[in-house]
This record gives sequence, C-alpha cells and structure tokens, in this order.
Amino acid sequence: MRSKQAFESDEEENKTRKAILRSAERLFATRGIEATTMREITADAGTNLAAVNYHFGSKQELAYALFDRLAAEVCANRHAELDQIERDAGGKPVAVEAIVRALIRPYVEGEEGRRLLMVRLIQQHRLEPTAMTRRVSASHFDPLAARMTKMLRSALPQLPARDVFWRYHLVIGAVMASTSDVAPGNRLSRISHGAADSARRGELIEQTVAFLVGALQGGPTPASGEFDKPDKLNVKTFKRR
Amino acid sequence: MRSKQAFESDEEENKTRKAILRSAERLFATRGIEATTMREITADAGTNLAAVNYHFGSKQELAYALFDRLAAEVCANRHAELDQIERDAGGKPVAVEAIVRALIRPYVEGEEGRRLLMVRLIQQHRLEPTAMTRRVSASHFDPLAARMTKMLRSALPQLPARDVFWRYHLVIGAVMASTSDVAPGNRLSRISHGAADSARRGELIEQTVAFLVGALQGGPTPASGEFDKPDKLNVKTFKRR
DNA sequence: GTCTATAACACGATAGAC
DNA sequence: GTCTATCGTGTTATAGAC
Repeated sequence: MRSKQAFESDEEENKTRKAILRSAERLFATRGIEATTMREITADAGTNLAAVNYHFGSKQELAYALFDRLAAEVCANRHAELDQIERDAGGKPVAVEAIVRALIRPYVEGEEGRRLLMVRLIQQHRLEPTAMTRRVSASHFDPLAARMTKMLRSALPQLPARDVFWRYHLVIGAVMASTSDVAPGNRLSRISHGAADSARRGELIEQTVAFLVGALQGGPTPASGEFDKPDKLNVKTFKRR
Repeated sequence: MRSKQAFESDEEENKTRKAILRSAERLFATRGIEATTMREITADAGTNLAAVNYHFGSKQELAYALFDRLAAEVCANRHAELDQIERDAGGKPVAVEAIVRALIRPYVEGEEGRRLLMVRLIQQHRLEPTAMTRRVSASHFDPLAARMTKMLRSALPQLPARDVFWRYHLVIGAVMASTSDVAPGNRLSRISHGAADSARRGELIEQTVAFLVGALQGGPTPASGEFDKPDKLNVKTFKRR
C-alpha cells in the first residue's frame, strides 16, 4: 500500500504526512525522541493521533523517516563539496585536509537541534540496527563512505586499504563526538576550565580538522600478525574489583 | 533518607537493592534499557515491582546507579594502568602510546554487553545531561580526564594546553565509536567489504592506538584568530535542498 | 525502615465507523 | 484517508503490612 511507505518520493506527498514530519522534527530536535509523545506531535500538526500510525506505522518509524530526510540532506551537501574540491584539484589527488573539511562543514553548518537529532539517530542505529536504519545507512552513508575512502586512498597511497577504512570509521566517531557536546556547561569546556569550548564553531572546526588530519596522515598501523590473541597484548592486565 | 540515595557506599547495601542492580545490569546489557521493563527486572530479582521505585526512584535512576558502578570500575582500571606506566617511566614523561593504551584497554577488555551499556549511558549523558549523570561524570570521568590531560601535556610539550584538551575530548569520541560498532554485520566490515572488522579485538586495539597516536602527535592547531566568524571559513558554502 | 499490593495514570497502538 | 473510541501495557504513587 502506497501510503504506508516511509521512504517514498517527496513529490506526491500527503499534506497530513508533511505536517506530521514537520512537527515531529521540531519536537524531536528540541525535546528528544522519547520525551516527545505522539499526542504532542499530532496536536502540533493539527491532525489526529491515529494519523501517525497510519502514515508511518509507529513512532519509531516516524523517527526513521526523519532520519532518512536528514541523512539525505547532509550527504547531498557533502557530495556537493566533494564535487567542488575535485574540480579544484583538476584530476590530481585531493588533499586530506580538504576531504576532512567536506565531511565536517555540512555537519556543523546545519541548525543545532537537527544535528543533535541526527546524531541521536545515528547512535541508535549503531547500538541497535533495524531494517529501516540499515536502509538509511545503505542508501546515504555507505555511498558517501565509498567515495570518501576512495579519495583518501588516493591522498594516502602509502596506507594499506584496511588502515584507510579503519581511520575513516574512527574519523566519523570523532566528528559525532565533537559535534554532540554542545549543551551549556559542556564537557570540553569543563575539563579545560574554559580554555577550550566546542560551542565556538570556528574553534570546533579547526581543532577537529587538525586532529583528523594528524590521525589520517600517521604512518601505517603496525600489523602484529597476532590479532585476536588476547595474551599478545603489549601491556599486562590489571585485576578488576 | 538513606535508602533513597542511589550512590551510597557498597558496604551496608541492602539485599533487595543488590538483587535489583544485578538483574537490571544483566537485562539492560543484553536487551537494552528501553526494551527492558521494570516488571522483568523485579521478576528476575525476585522482588516486587514497587521496590525499584522505593530504592532508586525510577527506572532511569536505576540505570544511572548502574552507570555509577560501571564508570567507577573502568576508571579504576585505567588509573591502575596509569600508575603502572608511570612507575615504569620512573619520573620521565610517559609516551603518548602508553597513555592511549591505558585508555583503551580497560574499555575493550570488559564484557561486551556491559561495555555497550556504558557507551549507551555515556551517550545519553552527552545528549541530555541530568543531575545524576553529571554527578557520575564529575566523580569518575573528570578526575581521569584531569590526570590524562596532564600526562599528555608532559608527553606533548610543544602543544598548547587548549589543543591537548581538544584532542583528549576527540580521542574519547573515537574510542566510544570504535567500541560501539560491534553488532554482527557492523558498519566497518561492511564499508570495507570485510577488509577491516571491529569485532576482531586485537585489530581494534592496534588500529585505534595508531589512529589516536597520530592525531595526538600532529602539530599544533593553527590559530585562525578569526574564530566564530562564520564567513571566515576556508571553503565556500553550498546550497541545501 | 523495608517492602508489598494495588490503583491511577499515560503511553503507543489498533479496530472499525465514516 | 481521517477520526473516535478503546485496548493492552508500562510507569508511578500510595496506603499500609511486616
């Protein structure tokens, strides 16, 4: 049934459906997903409680429909920036720093509530993947990952492919962490006694870029050849209480 | 009232309370917090539904009591490992790599379900800090952060203090990301077509260590002097849809 | 002080009339 | 496609037993 599909094209989208998406995005972003009730959403959207279930199936699937929209938008912006730097490079490998900036900027630029909503949805997906979140990841993030890792391999020819994949993966984690610690009295400003502050956007970008460029440009990871042998670890273990 | 306190000492701890904590930790770790009902917890603990409310106040506060225990344990292990490497260094600055290993190993070593529970609780705290999560962070993670950033400043004398705080912060984010992507069919093995896999523990440790050492040892972050002027960003912006 | 039984409440979901 | 009414379930509050 057409109307039950959460990921259909925007074109012939239903009015009620649109209103729900709009209200849900605003409320989820400001109060969090769990703290927002379907009754609040439907009241705000000027529709009936049952409409959410009819159009999306459940509250969680409504959240994932938003995930799809947010992911599509940020990935489109990243692709556009990658297109631009590839044009600027004119066939030569693109610099690592430019790639990193293309990853961070479209993320940091957006409105904060929406970004935090997306971070929360990504984390939900990482901790408990579902069919729908896998679909979002596969259709938006995975193609971007393929493109970026390919570009990074050209920029870092001395690194084995495996190291590049690992570092891309860790880069994403650091970006999410750096951009999700923005609440007043955030941790970074607390542990640094105000010397550093992730609420200052320019500082956030430059520090994150420098960190990631250093991480990516480090030498190849030493292959121990003894992976998965716990006793081969370099440091001896300590008892737990 | 004594019995209402969630963070009292273990010593004179109540039997029912202990049973609830034990059952909740196991159920939260295997099924997730939200998916676990208070009826399941109390049934497993062999007590009454209302006992949770009596001892902890709410389901969420029960989760935070577990957060306190888990954070205390992992931080104690990290401090023990830092003690060891400081003894080994005999007064000289400790190598960056040793510090990084002391951060990662106690984390990766523990049982997976408990680690994922802690990751989830940390993420909850980052996204929506509450009085109780702030208390956990302040009593366990902040002292560790103070010690580790101090050691890193000795190991990296050329770096301004601000850069060290920033990098420590980003390090934590990357560690959490690398250790929370362990579900079967995890993202890393998918985007790398099996070349990399965070489920292989030794690989996870060595790749993460190399990444973080590179990131920490990079040169100082260029100070733009133009922080917080959006238009000063180096790359021009792209339209959003 | 510790815990139980139970009731009140709010939530997401759904069946079925329109 | 929309709406009302209602269901089942999970959380919270409270009175009072031990």
